[in-house]
Parts: sequence; C-alpha cells; structure tokens
Amino acid sequence: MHKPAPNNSLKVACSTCNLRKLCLPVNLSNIEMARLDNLITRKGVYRHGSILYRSGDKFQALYAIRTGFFKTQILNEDGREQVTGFQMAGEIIGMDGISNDAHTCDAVALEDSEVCEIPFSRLEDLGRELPPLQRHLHRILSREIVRDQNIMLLLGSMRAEERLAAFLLNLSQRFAVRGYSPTSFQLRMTRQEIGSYLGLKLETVSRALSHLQESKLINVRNRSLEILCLPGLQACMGKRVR
Amino acid sequence: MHKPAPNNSLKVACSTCNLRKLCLPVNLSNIEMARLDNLITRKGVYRHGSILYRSGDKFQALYAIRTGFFKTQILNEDGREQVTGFQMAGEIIGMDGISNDAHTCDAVALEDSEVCEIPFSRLEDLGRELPPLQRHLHRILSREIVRDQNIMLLLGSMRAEERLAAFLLNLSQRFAVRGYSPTSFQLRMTRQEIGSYLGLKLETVSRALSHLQESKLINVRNRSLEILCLPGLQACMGKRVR
DNA sequence: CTTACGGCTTGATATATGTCAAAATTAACA
DNA sequence: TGTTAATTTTGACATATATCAAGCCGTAAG
Repeated sequence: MHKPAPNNSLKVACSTCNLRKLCLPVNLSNIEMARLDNLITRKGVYRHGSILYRSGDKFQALYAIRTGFFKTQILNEDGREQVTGFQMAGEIIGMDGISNDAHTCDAVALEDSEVCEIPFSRLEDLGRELPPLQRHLHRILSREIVRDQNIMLLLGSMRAEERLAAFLLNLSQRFAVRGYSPTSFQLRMTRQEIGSYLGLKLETVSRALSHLQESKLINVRNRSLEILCLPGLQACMGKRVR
Repeated sequence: MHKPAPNNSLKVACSTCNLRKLCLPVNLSNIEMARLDNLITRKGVYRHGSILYRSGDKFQALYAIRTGFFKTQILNEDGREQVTGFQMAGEIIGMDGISNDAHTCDAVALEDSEVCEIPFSRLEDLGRELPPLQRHLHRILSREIVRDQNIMLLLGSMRAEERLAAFLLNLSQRFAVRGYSPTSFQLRMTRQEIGSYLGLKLETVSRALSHLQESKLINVRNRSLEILCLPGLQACMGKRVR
C-alpha cells in the first residue's frame, strides 16, 4: 500500500476537461464555470493499491476520477468484505460520506489514478447559487441509488453466469461511453474482487468465465477480455430460471 | 389494487408533526418552517395494495410516509422482481426518480397508509434559500446510498439465517426509534416479500424463521413476531462462515 | 356459519455454488 | 534476470438453498 504523493495540489479547469460531459454535464456561463473551477483541485497520483479514503475517515469532499480505476468496498465487524462498485474516469465517488460526515467504505486505486477533489460544503454553497449545478448534484446522488438497487436485483435474483454477463455488459457499456472499445478491454480487478462484487467465490467466477468462453460468447485470457457476441451475452443475462 | 382517494389534498404542518424529528430534523425559524409547510400537501389514504408510484411514472415529488407501511420493488424485463426496501412512518421515498425524471421502482402500500407529498423542484428552490434544509436533503440521499450498500453486503456475503437475523434486527431498531416495542411487532409483509428482499425463496424464509424459533431466539406465529434474545440474534447475524 | 383462497409450513429431493486441493500461469520484487 | 508470491484454472466433493409437493391455517367473502 502506497501513500499518494504529498499534497502537491494543482488547480484544474473543468472548463477544458475532456471528461466534463461525463462528470459535470452542466450548462454554465464562463463566469459560473470559473467559479466551479476555482473549487476543484487535482490531487497527486494515487498509485495502484493506495487508498483514496477509508471507512471512518472524516467526510470532506467528493472525488471525480480523472484517470484510472477504483474499487469501493465495505467491511463488516466480522471482517466480511463486499466490493460495492468499480469506478472509472469521469465518475464521482465519496457520496456515502455525506450522511454521517464520515465515509462508510474504502476507496482503493486498482491502477495508478488521478482524482479531482471537490470540497463538499463549498459545492453545496455554489449549488445554492447555481441551480443547474444543484440539480446535477441531486442527479448524481440519485443515480448512485438506482445503480445500487440494480445490483441488489442482480445479487438477489440472478445466477452466477447471468451476474457475470451483466457485469461484463455494464463494463462494456461504460467503456463505450468513454470512447473505448466495448468489446475488447482489460479487467482491472482480480477474480476475487469480481466475486466479492457479484456475491460469488473466485472459483465460481473463473468457472463462469470459462463457460462463457466455451459458449463462444467471450474470449478471456487473464485480465484481457473480448466480447464475441454482445446479443448473446444480453440473452444470457436475461434468461429466466422459471 | 385500489386507487387512492381522489385528490383531496390537505395542507399539513411539519411544524406540528410528531414525526418531524425523524423526517425533517432541521433547525428552522418559524418563518422558515412555514415556508416548508407551504410546500407540502397530504395526499389521500393509500389503501392496502394500492400504488404510490410506478416504475416509469414521471418523477415530481418525494413522499414522506405519515402513517403505514410501504414496499419498493424493481422489475426486470424478464419479470424478475426484487423488493428493494420496506419503508415505515417518518421515512422518505421516491429518491430513485431524481436521476432520470422518472421513477425506477414501484412503491406499494402494505397497509392503509398516508403520505405527505413534497414537490421536488420546489424543495430544491427552498433548499437554495435554506442551507440546513439543503444539507438535510443531501443527508437523506446519502443515507439511502449507505442503506443500499449494506443490503449489498447482506445479499453478497450472508447466509439465509444471518440475512433473516439482520432483517429482524433492522426492523426492531426502526420500531424502537418510533417508540414501539423493539421486541414485539407485526410483520407487514408476506414471506415471499421478505424472501424477495433477502434474495431467498419463501420456503427458505419460513424454514429459517422456524429454526430461529427452535433456537429460542424468536417467537413467530404468522405475522406476529417476538424477539426473545436480541444479543443472540446479533450473534447469529455476525457469525462468519470462515 | 361455511366455503374458498392465499399464505404458510414441512418433507423429500435436486442443483447451483461453495469448499478444498493441486497444478499452471503470471506478476512482483530483489 | 532469477526467485517468490499471487492469481487463476480445474477437479472432486460437500452443502446450502431451490424446487416440487402436500397439507394446514387464517382471513375474507358469500
């Protein structure tokens, strides 16, 4: 586990950021955008394995991922762990912390990553003056709720192979939105982490991947994944048990 | 399925509502509180089985439950269904709708219930003027995220009996907060609905309840439930598999 | 009061996924 | 670059939960 490079914060400009359409797709005037820029600082690089925030840390900011890949996970008292999400560039994390002024999960970099720090109370202040920004914040929070409820559906009612198909399709779609290939990408997480996210053991993940490959729906070799048949994967995800 | 009584909306006063500490625990002056009161209307009674909103409905308002009990559920294209939560008096539902201006789940009354309707864009407007109100809205949204992630932990890593114990303890605690007995209450939902929420079949729920009863941790007869040993249930929830 | 229906319990059995173990492969590090 | 540790795959077997089926109970409607 590495610590991030010391606090060499840099000013950053949302106004010229190529992730803006994903991260903060808000219509603001130049002056308004400058005020937003003024809020946000770029934090040093988080090396692979380093921790952006820990469960229990005081909540002070949201983080927009600029480059890289994170996982979030919660831990029981018992040491049970659940990966609650994988986040990529243009996505915003840390919203769990608002409710009690403390984070309730850990955020861990799965590859060297950069984030923009958005101090939350200043974001709230600005939101009061810029209704579109306020509205956008509410949408982001709500989107996280919808996302989590869809994972509940997955965990509560899908079988192993369907969960995997849903997971791969979700990744595929998010890569596509970012202009990367939707059918060929690297997995940034271990089988164990996928399993934790999907409520499965790593062996089950491995077997399900192998089986999808036998079915000619995907090619998988270690972390590189190729989707051979998107409609097939969709069908696989959708098939009801009964 | 009944429709709610026609639009006989009534003005309502948060300022005098005995649920205020649960629902909107915000420090506001009398004048400010009056502005909040002015926003909110009481909707007619929702009879047992009637629908507060459906997936796909245009999102316009949040709802504070005044009396009664609801469930929320999402449905797949395949007809698969997942109960995403059970909500009781003092809790606020509808937040899933913000992200796309449309609800993504159904909310169904599990007993005759009353709700307060909070038009969302007017709540946003008022939030811009009353920072404590704004902050409270953010906390509510974040609390829902944390709640959902804890259910993910439950669905992803607990066994049937642990899930049930966690579920009963959660109900117990919520009843306690409302001044009801934490150890003796009525279940408002069917075994099938509990099962859907916990990712189990109704038979498994029934067996797990029977087993907890054999273990002298609870007494259950139909919908009435008595917790005989809270610490025992907690231990049962916490025991790790490995 | 009687009947009918949905909800619940319990048993027997099936099956998906977990567990344990070993070997192969890859990645990390000295 | 060589060595070690981590990750992944695969097999054999165990087990928790699902499935199917039957009967019971309790509430609601006639």
